[in-house]
Amino acid sequence: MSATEGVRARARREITEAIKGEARRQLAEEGGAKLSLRAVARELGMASSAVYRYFPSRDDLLTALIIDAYDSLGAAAEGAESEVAAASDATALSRWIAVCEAVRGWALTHPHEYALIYGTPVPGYRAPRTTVPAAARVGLLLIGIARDAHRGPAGLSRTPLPEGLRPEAVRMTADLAPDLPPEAVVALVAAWSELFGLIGFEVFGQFHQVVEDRAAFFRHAAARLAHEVGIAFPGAAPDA
Amino acid sequence: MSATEGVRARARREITEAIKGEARRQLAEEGGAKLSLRAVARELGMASSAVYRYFPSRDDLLTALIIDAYDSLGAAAEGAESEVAAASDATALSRWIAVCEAVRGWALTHPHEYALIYGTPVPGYRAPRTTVPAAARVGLLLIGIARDAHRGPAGLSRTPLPEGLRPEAVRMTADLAPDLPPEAVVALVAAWSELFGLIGFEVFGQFHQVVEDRAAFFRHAAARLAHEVGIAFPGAAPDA
DNA sequence: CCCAAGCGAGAGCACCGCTCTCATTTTCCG
DNA sequence: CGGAAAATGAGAGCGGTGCTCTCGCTTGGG
Repeated sequence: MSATEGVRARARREITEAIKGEARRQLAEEGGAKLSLRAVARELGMASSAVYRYFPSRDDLLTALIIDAYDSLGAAAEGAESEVAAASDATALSRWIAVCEAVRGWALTHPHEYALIYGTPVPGYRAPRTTVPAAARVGLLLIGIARDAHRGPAGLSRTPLPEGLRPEAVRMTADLAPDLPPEAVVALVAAWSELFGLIGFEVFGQFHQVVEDRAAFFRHAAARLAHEVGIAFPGAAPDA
Repeated sequence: MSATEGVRARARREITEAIKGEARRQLAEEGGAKLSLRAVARELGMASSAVYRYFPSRDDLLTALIIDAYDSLGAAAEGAESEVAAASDATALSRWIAVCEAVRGWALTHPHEYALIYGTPVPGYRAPRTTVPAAARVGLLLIGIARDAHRGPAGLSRTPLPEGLRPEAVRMTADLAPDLPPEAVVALVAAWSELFGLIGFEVFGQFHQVVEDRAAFFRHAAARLAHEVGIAFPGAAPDA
């Protein structure tokens, strides 16, 4: 463990990163389905077999890109949230909407990477344990905002739960946010998945010739999701 | 144009159907990404080149399967709706939930076909005009239920629209359901996409270790979506 | 210093989508 | 009815893919 950390170790990190970089480039151009290990190697001027020293298979390369994408999305969301939170007039609602719009913005900017993480799972079924922390970042952000709103004067969701859902709601609450009321946790998880329904439909073109002013539509829908969770500021309209 | 419609025309229809059937089989086993024209041909005992007489390319085969999937889903939803609607105690809410649960049930039964139509678009970007009518069936069903609720005594969504969204809301209303209030149309489109957010997260495993009693959770979420659209029956709880 | 481990390159396997040619069969029309 | 035209199937072949294996070269640790 010398100061240089070894010439080879350094080279390995750099080449690994170069492969991912080139793969990301091809991903952005053609989409995950067309990503070719050989093409990446060709572009990097190395034999295709050499790439296998760094990624055991094409799917492992994809998995690495998936983790990076989750992290990139998470960072974008967290950055937007903390920026809004720093403002003096920050509210739980404004922070919620900031996160939603950051996720949407990232998805529209990186559609193929979005497809990789929230579209069809690439092979049969794959979600290596390693992706879990990165994947959870957006969800945790939303939970945090709900928690702050819950601590505030306005409280949270009031929609009562049906009897049949109560045990599950209690279980989910214990797992995700023990300090929140079960009604809010259920609403939060629903809003979380619904958020990606809105974004997915936009990214995958389902809103084509249905919704035109998608930014305004999304902002409204995001505000309504916040309202569903019970995030609102005392006595004001649901939108900005 | 004899009574038999020609031996060849009949054979063509049958072989086309056989190819789609075998392709659907492989789709269910391995997913759309791995669907191989050669494998289909091999399984059917014909030369791979012969398949091209029926489908000009692999993507065209996929497109045919996509249209069939949309139709299969649409039929399932319509069947469930009309069955519930025939009951004497049918309400707009019960019909709404029936459609939502039918879509969910179909998606869970046909995950790969669901992925084909609501997951990542398979090639670069593809949505031939021919898929539009089939794709619209579920949306039209939901609009129809909202319309009936609107005609009923309870009315529909009351959430006011922000100023910025009003022009778009009016435009959407003119396109989709001129007889409904714009507030309801906006809520309807949002609920439509959010519905597929819920289902997509479940089918693609995002609820893994988050939601366990997914049927109960979904039923509740679907009821809340109905409530958001303004579909409810006079003076009752939001759930069944 | 020397040997094991890491690494790159090349050849090769089996598969893929797709094209082209050629023989056979069915259909249509004079 | 018979011959031209169209539809169909088989086979070979092209360029591409993921992946494996072997062979030399380089690097690093004992």
